[in-house]
Amino acid sequence: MRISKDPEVRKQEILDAASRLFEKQGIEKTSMADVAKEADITKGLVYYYFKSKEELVDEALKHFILESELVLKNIVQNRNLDFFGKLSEILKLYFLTISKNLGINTLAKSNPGVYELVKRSLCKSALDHTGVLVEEGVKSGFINISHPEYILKILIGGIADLYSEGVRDPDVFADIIEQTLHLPKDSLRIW
Amino acid sequence: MRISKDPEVRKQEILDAASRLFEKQGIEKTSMADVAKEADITKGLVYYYFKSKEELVDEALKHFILESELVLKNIVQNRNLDFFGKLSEILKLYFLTISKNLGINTLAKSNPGVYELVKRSLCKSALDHTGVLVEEGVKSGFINISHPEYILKILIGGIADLYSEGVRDPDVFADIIEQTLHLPKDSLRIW
Amino acid sequence: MRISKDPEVRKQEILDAASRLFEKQGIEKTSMADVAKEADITKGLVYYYFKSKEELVDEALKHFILESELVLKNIVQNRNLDFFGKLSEILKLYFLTISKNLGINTLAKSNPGVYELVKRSLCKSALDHTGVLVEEGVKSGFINISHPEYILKILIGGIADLYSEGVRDPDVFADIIEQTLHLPKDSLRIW
Amino acid sequence: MRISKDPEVRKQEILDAASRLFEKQGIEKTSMADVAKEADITKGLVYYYFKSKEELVDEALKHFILESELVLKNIVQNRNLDFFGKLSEILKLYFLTISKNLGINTLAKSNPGVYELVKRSLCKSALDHTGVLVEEGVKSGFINISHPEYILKILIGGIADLYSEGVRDPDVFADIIEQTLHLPKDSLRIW
DNA sequence: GATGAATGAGCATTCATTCAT
DNA sequence: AATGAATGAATGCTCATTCAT
Repeated sequence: MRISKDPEVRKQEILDAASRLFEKQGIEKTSMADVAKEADITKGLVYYYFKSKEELVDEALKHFILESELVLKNIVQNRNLDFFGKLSEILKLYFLTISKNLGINTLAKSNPGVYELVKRSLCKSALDHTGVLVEEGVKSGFINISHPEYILKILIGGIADLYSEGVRDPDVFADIIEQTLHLPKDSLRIW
Repeated sequence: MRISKDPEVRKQEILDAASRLFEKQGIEKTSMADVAKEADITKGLVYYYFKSKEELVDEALKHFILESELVLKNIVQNRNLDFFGKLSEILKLYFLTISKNLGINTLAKSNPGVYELVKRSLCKSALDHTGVLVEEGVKSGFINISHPEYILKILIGGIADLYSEGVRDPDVFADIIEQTLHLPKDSLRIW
Repeated sequence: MRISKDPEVRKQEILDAASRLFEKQGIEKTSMADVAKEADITKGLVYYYFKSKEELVDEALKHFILESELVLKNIVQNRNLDFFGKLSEILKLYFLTISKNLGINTLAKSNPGVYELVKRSLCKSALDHTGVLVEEGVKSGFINISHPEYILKILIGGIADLYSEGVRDPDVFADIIEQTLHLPKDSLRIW
Repeated sequence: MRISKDPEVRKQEILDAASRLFEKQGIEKTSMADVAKEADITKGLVYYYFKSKEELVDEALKHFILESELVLKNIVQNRNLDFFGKLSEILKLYFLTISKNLGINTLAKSNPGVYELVKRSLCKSALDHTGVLVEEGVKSGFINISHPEYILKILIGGIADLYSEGVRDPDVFADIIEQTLHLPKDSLRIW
């Protein structure tokens, strides 16, 4: 049966279907036929909206970032939060996104690649925003170490890895961040 | 034309050819036919030495780690090195291996998966050995932070990532490690 | 050049092509590529209609039986035929099917397996229907031997074998059946 | 390690190994490598003795017959046995061979072909010898039916089938043979 | 006689992509 | 916009066979 939909809606449905499958089975192991079936349409239509699998993959991965982009921006620009408050908020959001996107499945040995791609997107986004914040922190003297941008990068990526390996205690993470960035104990309130 | 070779040699050639291709194009995108062609033999012979692609992949990846395993052990047990000396040596070796195995190519967007797999192997090996050392460091009071094992993990993985993104200055790395583990400035001599 | 056909038709064409080849070369020696070529389509399309070779084989073999299933049922239930009439009709149909499906080719030494499979299908179907009839014959006293079901089984299979080895005279078959089932001479009229 | 053996012995060993595997897994599913491994030699040596798989298959199948050929000949020519005695002896031998060669495995759906080939060999041999006997029986008036050779053929084949389907009672078989050949009740003593 | 490394053709199956309707 | 039949290239894998030693 032929169901016409608003192009925007259709495209979004396909993107969602693809994202779901990529996360569950990995990108390479997800075929265009799989995507079509998941979206309950035909392969032909997938190709009507995306001219190749590569394009579909690219657009689907973009999503992982864009979702939180807006929220992040708001946090950083929020004048009601001080440095530690902002950092806490960003990390909170970061954890939320991680826990949503880096589930056990994504990590399976049979599924390398997606984890990495997703993580890379996630981290890039997180870094862009914390980066600004850290700069601020350095200027205002809250952060007092050399190469803070690198350390931050390491932290952001490492935290994602730790999380995906099962470490879930927020206090542990707060503790780690405070120590590595040489922040006062208990300055971060992640949960 | 038929060229017979010593099985050891042949097997190594195949392993080398495979590693080369895995690094260049990624594991999934490297077919057994590709490997055969690269090794200048027939597919059949590849299967004569490795009974499946999975086995070939496993053995090829093993290489990235095993090479340094022995050396690492020696460092840790070396009574002529103090704590900082040992940590320096291990990190030196770690960098060497990274710089040999995690080149720019490995990171190519078209090549997720290998980087991650190799990195995971590498880090696991590094962690096993530094882990023991850090424990030692904690006991003897050189290291004085909470969750040192997680921080070390984050460091080890993050350093590989930083390197693969182009950061190559040894002083930067030494600096980062000293700060995050709260070690005295200039206690590590990586180069 | 791209020729689209009604799926029903296409599927039947593939089934026909496959049956032809199975009969000529045997199942194991017929590749999916052979089938595609015989049907003048691509391998991919064969898989579009049958999800594996096994499924194709199964469906192709089904054909040998199902064709006559309906007719057989009608014969057995036909009130206008007496016991000998029915048996004669069933055997007639059986011969027809045999002569259509168990040609000389099927028996070729290079082709074991198909003959047996087809024969097994054929015999099973014939047995199901003659079985009921024979039971009837036993009850009404037309058949008066011990182990009639085994003898019938032997007969049904044996007849197929004899036929496939070149014996074609209907009188011979009628004679054999009459004697082994201990029926009155000339009670069966096969042709 | 290199073990030289008498060529005759070696060839026989290979033949035995092959027969074992053909019976267990079917001909098509037995590779030359399997045969070599089962015979504990290398593939090359199999090819030294048999120039192709086809030749190996042919010779292996011949075996199923030859084994009993000699015994059969002796029975038929034994002047101490009367007609029924000889027929009984032959059938006894036939059952023995069947029970040895047509086991459950041979019948497996995944293994059509071997069963048929073996059965065909077996039956041919049985027929050759019972044929002579039946001719004798006809001449001396013990057998009094038309087409006895065809009926015998059907019987011989059918009995093998019944056996392989699980019917094992010797009395049943004796009964069937007596009835179909119109021999006096209890004239055959198979066991 | 015997070994086992090497070949090459073939096989079932998958999948991204195209295109007539 | 949407369908789904059709394509064709690739993929992992098997195996009979050869041949230098």
